Amino acid sequence: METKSDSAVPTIADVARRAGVSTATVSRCLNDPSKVQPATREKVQEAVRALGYTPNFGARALVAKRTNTVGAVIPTMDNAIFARGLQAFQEALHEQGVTLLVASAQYQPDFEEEQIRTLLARGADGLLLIGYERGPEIYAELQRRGVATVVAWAFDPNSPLTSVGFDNRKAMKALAGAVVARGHRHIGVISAVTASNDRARDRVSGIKEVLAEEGLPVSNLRIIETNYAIESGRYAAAELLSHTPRPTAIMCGNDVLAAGAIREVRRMGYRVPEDISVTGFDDIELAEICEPPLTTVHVPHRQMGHRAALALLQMIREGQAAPSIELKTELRVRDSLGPCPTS
Amino acid sequence: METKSDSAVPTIADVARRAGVSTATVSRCLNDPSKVQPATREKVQEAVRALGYTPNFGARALVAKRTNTVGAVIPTMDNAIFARGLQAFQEALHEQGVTLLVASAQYQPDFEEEQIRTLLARGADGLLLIGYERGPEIYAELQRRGVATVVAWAFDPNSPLTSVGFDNRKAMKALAGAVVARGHRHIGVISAVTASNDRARDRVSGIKEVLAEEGLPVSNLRIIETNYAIESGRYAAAELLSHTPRPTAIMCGNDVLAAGAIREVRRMGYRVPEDISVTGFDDIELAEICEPPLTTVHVPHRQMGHRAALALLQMIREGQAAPSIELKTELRVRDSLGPCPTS
DNA sequence: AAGCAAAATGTAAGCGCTTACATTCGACAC
DNA sequence: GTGTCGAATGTAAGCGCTTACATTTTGCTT
Repeated sequence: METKSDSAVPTIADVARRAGVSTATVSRCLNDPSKVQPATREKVQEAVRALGYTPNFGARALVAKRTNTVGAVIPTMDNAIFARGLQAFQEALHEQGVTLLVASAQYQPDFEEEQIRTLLARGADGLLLIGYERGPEIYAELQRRGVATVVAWAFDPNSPLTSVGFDNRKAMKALAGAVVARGHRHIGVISAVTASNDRARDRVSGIKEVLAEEGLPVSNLRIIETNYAIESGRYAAAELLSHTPRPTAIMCGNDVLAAGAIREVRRMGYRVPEDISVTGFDDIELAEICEPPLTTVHVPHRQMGHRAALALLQMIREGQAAPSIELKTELRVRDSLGPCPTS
Repeated sequence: METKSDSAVPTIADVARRAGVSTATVSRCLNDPSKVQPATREKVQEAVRALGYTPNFGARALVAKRTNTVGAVIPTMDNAIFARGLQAFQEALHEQGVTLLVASAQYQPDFEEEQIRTLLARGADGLLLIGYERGPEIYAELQRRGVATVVAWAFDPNSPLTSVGFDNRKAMKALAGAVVARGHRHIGVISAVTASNDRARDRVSGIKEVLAEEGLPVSNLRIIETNYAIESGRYAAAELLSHTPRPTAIMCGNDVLAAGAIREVRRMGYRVPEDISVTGFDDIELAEICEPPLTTVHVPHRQMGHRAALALLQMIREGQAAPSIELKTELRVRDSLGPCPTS
């Protein structure tokens, strides 16, 4: 024998009844306390507490058209690549009373689309997306719904979309420059799958450009595409080193792959960097505990997350696009990169 | 000059109008197509497509009381500890058409509570929580709302809550046994902060129990609590090694701390494991690329995530608690653990 | 003490959807 | 042709909330 009032989830009407006021007053109390008399406020708050009332989010969103929620769709949660940036993003949002919902798309375009729609249907006021590349229908949909959107982890001044990120190509060019400057001529590349991943593609083309500028044939590059995982880095490294001429440097699309690569290179009996140099990208914590520590591109993850949040909040509030922000990356030269061995 | 029909987000009424049917038919078409004539279905689907209609989630949840959504609140997204398990969890849910929402609580009880409430307000049908320890009000609230809940990453046969996990104490005892068996008598421990973290606490007490069983004084243990980060592992290791008598083994609360510890131990000029042994917990990918590879406790993360999902779905569907599942952990003895140096 | 504007509160209309119930339709038996 | 019945569709009532508007109360001024 359950009575409506004590078993079910309390509604605003229950609170109103208990406090002896109307539902409107309760609502005001919750949304803008300054609009109600302190004495009334007290009564309502007590009722809320006693009942353990939480406003039904769906109902609220239905009428208010504002959810104070933003969504982020990231390619993967499997490793720490996005962790730090997302963390900063969330912190900045939370400070403003906005909740972050995270969904992982597992590097699958279809799945990403599905996740975006899920977030939209849930009424996300804004969206954080990684990289530019996705179908035009999605962008059309976002625009039609007037959902504020920020692209991170990439930067393209020519895109109409607001982005807070860095130029992947430029960043990788700087690193590749450092590798080539040390005399390396045969370079193995372990990249993420470049189909539908503009960041991975930009990084690879950064390397190619450097080679071209140095007058080196692109055939000196051996590229393997694989998914982002330590294990994959190991396999790919083993594969690269089995070819002739053997590369003297292995450049990886991120630190995770590089960590695997270093491990495998050493397991095969080569020294790093005396025999083979290895580089990463991202400069996550992992880079520093590699043996030897990884030469990589430092990405200002926290700053990126923080500024992306501010840009997004601004867009939501003002209802119009904010300017894109280009962040600077930095070379971090550590022991995993050395001069090309003289053969 | 925007017309209602083309600029705004389409509603079920727009679809109904365009298809020349009632909203009820559209709804049926979406929720149970078999209830609708194929010809009608066709018309509706075409209208849906043309309008780019997506049902408003809030409205649907408001009336249907079912969201096909489950939430997971994890302590951190900063490292990969929960990544693999969560991945498997999500995969299993997705297979059944259920969406996963993830929130991070950053190891802060208050924040966790807030995140849980957020998920509840959003109508999550079920919840995945990590570890048992949290305030009783939360549990009361969950019960009152009838939200299916599964606790993972821990296992306690005496708890009324359904859990899918492993016995942290037992697992750590096995590892500590292996350490003690190799002659180590002075052991440094780097643990997560144990306040409001039952898993960390259980692991530490596992170590203590082994010492007690071996008749060794607990004072042989030097314990440092810190947050889960590679850097923290480094600092803690440096601190531990500065004491006399210097521990010959450092047992860490997880692989992330251990990775930092190994790095620091070697940086200080000690050899691992000849001078100092180091152990971890979790057996994430990181463990294998440490130098030397980490001796650790293997946790069946994917299996845990998968079975947690099944248990949760079952609970949601049947409306009653499912039996808890204890998963077995395994010792992974790798090179970071060696015999105690004879001094 | 009366009058009035401002502040506080109440009333009630929907937001977009599902679903119980009512209605219409068509196929079939007679 | 009529009657019957199940299938297909429509009608309309809310779900829990916010908010425009109406009403009451409060605190002043005169």
